[in-house]
Order: sequence, then structure tokens, then C-alpha cells
Amino acid sequence: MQTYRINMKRRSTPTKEAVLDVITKTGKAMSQDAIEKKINIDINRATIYRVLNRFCEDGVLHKVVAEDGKQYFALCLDCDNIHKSINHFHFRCVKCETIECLPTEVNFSIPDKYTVQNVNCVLTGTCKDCF
Amino acid sequence: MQTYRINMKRRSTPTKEAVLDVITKTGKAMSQDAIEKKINIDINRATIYRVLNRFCEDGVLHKVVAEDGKQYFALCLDCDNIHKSINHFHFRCVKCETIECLPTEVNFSIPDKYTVQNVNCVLTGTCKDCF
DNA sequence: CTATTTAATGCGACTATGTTGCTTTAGAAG
DNA sequence: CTTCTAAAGCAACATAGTCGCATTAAATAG
Ligand SMILES: [Mn+2]
Ligand SMILES: [Mn+2]
Ligand SMILES: [Zn+2]
Ligand SMILES: [Zn+2]
Repeated sequence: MQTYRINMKRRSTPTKEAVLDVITKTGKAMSQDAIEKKINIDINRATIYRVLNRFCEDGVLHKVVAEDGKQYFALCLDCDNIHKSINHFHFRCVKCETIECLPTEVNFSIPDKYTVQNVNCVLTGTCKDCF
Repeated sequence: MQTYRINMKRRSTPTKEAVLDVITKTGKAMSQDAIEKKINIDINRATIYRVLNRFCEDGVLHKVVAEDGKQYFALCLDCDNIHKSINHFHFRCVKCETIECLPTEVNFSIPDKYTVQNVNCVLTGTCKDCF
């Protein structure tokens, strides 16, 4: 057993605001480079990753790894409201290259003695806008 | 529409045999570097990737991308026999660092106008051997 | 307001992971 | 053996993500 304590000493910085802002406005899961491109101010690559990971630790964002091997970060607001839980499917459109959280819950039964800590499910294809 | 033709002119080489052999014996999904380490003969990195991708094209192997962003390759024999379809869950054990195909089928409903071409579902946690 | 503390940033170096172009090697078939 | 060309080797490249360390700048105390 391990004690887990959320770091409460977060400082509010322009970088954090900008990153969260662009993800919120886009309404999709975004990669580091997509965020960097869409943001007006110049933020270092490593910093963006650190900001994103901090947001994940704090439960503001959640991370998805698509079959392109890249990490995508999406708001967790959707998880609580629209989606049932954090275990929802994600959809990657090969045409518009966007990743979105689906309202579809991931259901599974797991063999005996297995313990699941994380779920990463991505469906790939064509989205409603690119049909 | 595009005509798709499977390349029938595959040659049998020691490399192909060795790669398929180690994957078969391990019985798990393996990454390029794991294969290279476990193989006795010295095979170039790029060659291993090309062999693996060719096997995928030919339906011998299938590829899974885990949340570590790496590609893992597993036998498709299991898909036909043990598993119901190619759309099965995969399990990544954080302790023994192995990835295996689960007999658990992936079921989902997709919103209207979405078309699914590929499914990539990985559960992470502790496997039965590491419990 | 200034001074102090330390979280956050920038920068550079570094580690994979995977791909591609091009030359060389070696299966398969006649 | 000769021919054809798939496959292998090699090197270069691209991208993704991390880490150490110096610097900057929020937060807070005084
Ligand atoms: Mn999501
Ligand atoms: Mn599988
Ligand atoms: Zn789309
Ligand atoms: Zn295990």
C-alpha cells in the first residue's frame, strides 16, 4: 500500500492557462505538437509535456495512446458528465486526424487473478464529419 | 475503390523463420527489441520491422500498440482458434512486462455515421502469474 | 512594497522507436 | 549456372518523450 497525495501547491501560469484553453476550445484529445501549433504564445516542448502530465495527475486531463503511438490528452470534464466513467472508448478519424472521447463505455470481463489498473481503447476509422 | 492483392512472392528466409519461431515459442505479443534480444542470430533492426510488417500484411501476425507507445506483434493463430475474432482485448502486465491476447472480445456500439476500421484495446495491470 | 521560497520554465542533451533510400545478398525458378 | 527480384544490411533520418540543470517568476510572509 502506498499513500497518494495530490500536490496542492500548483501555481497558475500563462502556460497552464493557454494549454488548457486550447484543449477546451478544440473539444478533442490533443497531442503535444498539435497543442504547440495551435497555441499563440511560444512554449517549450518539454514544458508542454510537464504541464499535460501535471494536469493528468490532478485529474484535469486524461491520456490516451493511439495506434500511432502518440499520447493524446483530453479533458476529464466530459468523463464525469457525458461519459459514464473514465473507461470509455476513443475514436481516431484517419481523415481529419482528430481523436475524440466517445460516450461508449468499455465493458469487459477479465480472467481470474488479473488486476486491471488502466484501460486504453481506441477505435480507428472515419468520423461523422468525414463520412 | 482500390484493388488489393496479397503478395504471393514471399521467400522463406532464416530471418523470417527465426522471428516467427521466437514469437510462437514465447506465446505472447512481442516488440521488435524483445524479439531481437531473444533471437540467437543477429538480425538488423529495420529487417525485423519489415519482416513483422510483412507477416501482418499476410495475416500471420497482428499488431497491438500499448500505452507505452510501442508496437507489439502476436500470432494470428490464436485469433482464429481461441479468440472469437481479431477484436479482442490485450493485457499488458506492468510487472513481467508481457503483453498477451485475451480471449475477451471487444464489444461496442458506435454513434451514427462512424465507420470503424481498426480496434486497439489494451488493458494494463497485473497478470495471473504476477499476482 | 520588498524578500524569500520553490514551482515552473527554457534549454540542451539524450534515449528510444520506427521508417526510408540505397546497395548488396541470396531465394526461387528456368 | 543464370536470371530475376525479394529480402537483408547499413546508415541516415524523423519524431516522441524524458531528464538534468540553470533561470525565472508565482505565491506568500514580513
Ligand atoms: Mn476520453
Ligand atoms: Mn491479439
Ligand atoms: Zn474525421
Ligand atoms: Zn505478469
